[in-house]
Amino acid sequence: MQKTIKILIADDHQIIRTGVKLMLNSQDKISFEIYEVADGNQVLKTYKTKNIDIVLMDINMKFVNGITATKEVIKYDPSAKIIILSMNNELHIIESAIKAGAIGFLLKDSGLEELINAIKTVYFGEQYYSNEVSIKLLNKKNNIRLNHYNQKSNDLARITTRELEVLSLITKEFTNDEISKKLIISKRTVESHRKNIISKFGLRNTAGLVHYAVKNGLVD
Amino acid sequence: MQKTIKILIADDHQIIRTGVKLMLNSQDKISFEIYEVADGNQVLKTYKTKNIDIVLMDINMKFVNGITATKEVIKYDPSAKIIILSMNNELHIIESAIKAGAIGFLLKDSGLEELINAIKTVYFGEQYYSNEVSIKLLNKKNNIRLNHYNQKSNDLARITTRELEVLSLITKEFTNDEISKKLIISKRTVESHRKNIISKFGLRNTAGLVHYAVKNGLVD
DNA sequence: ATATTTCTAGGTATTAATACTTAAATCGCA
DNA sequence: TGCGATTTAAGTATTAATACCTAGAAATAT
Repeated sequence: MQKTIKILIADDHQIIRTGVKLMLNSQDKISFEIYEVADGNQVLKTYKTKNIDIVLMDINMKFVNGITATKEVIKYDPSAKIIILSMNNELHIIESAIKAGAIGFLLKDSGLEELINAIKTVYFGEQYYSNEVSIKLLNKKNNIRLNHYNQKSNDLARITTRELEVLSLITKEFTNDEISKKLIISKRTVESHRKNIISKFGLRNTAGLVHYAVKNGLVD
Repeated sequence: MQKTIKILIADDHQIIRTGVKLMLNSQDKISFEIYEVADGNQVLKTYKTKNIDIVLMDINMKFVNGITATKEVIKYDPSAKIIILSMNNELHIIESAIKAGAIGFLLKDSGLEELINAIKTVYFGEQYYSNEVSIKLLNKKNNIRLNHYNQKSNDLARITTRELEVLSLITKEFTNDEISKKLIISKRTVESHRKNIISKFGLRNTAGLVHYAVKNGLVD
């Protein structure tokens, strides 16, 4: 008997869910049993109850994003096979996803073949990254080797939890003063955080910061 | 003999193009001849040479966006049938699309049935808006009727060409002073524009403005 | 156990943005 | 041709953000 792979598609765009589903069913070598959820907050529940083999996860979902959902699933099952299906090829996102426990990463430009390839690969516990992603990761490694004496420039592009918290409030139109009251810290601390985030992404001001943050899925 | 509908899918995500293609081919009542382009700058050329019946157009594309591409096609063929396939349900985008000449508007949550429905409807020159869109437009009309004496609050959500120009530079991290030099106008004028945009979208500050602008596809 | 990162926060000064008002020149449509 | 919308711009004041700096406490990692 043929093996059936249980796939969970987590994406808030129905058109993508349907598209991916049809892509999977369009080839007859593997048979799939497909489940869908529209938000990250439903991923873990479905993963548990349906005994999912592979999760295809979008990054930008309305309530709980793909990175958070990935962390949740990995916490429950460290051997879970999660492939990120991202519209975004920023190194930062890729790193976050991998750190969260994702085993594969596909970009918007991936086609049917690559999707099937990725599924086959991760099914057996191997990693799969689409070409562009591999190149980015490779470049990063080379840079680290080249700039070993001056590693800062690379590591800077990692935002901390607290910084993300501040960033999120900035995009929600709160001022430093308001944020300080919300987080019960000094206004100067908030200023520090804002300054540090701006500088670690190589930006000039808050306008650029918000633009970068939205474009790279750091905030909703 | 069965009629074949020539469809052009304009979207920079291959996964969506493939998905939509499979969605269309998955039903056998209508036969489709499907063409794909990955950016708005290729739409008009393909429309002309392939004699396209219906364009399925994404809003956010890398170089030339869907609104601009729509305008180009409509200029060439005012009876062109363009359906916007948007990830975004902001009234502002919907209005721009309709103003540009789009005859249909589908949201991210549209499924296969609705897609087919929309195609059938616009093929015969009728308009098709997904439910959510219709409701938004209806609400807007009612508001206009209700607030006829005070129409400003509604019309405010329309950004002007110059304002968009300023907005774009703001998201690119330029200060009012730098923008004024670029556009060869007074810094005070730029301040006016910035202030007006913020107020017409009901926002508080530049951070919120940039967030809104990116989220609603006003800027790249 | 110690090194590193993260979170915290202050001083001092400058620059940028915002709030409120007013208004003229120009453009586009009816 | 005239009305409405857009683009332009300034006065005055206040608030917010940014640019430098330094640095201790707390949490994490090695």
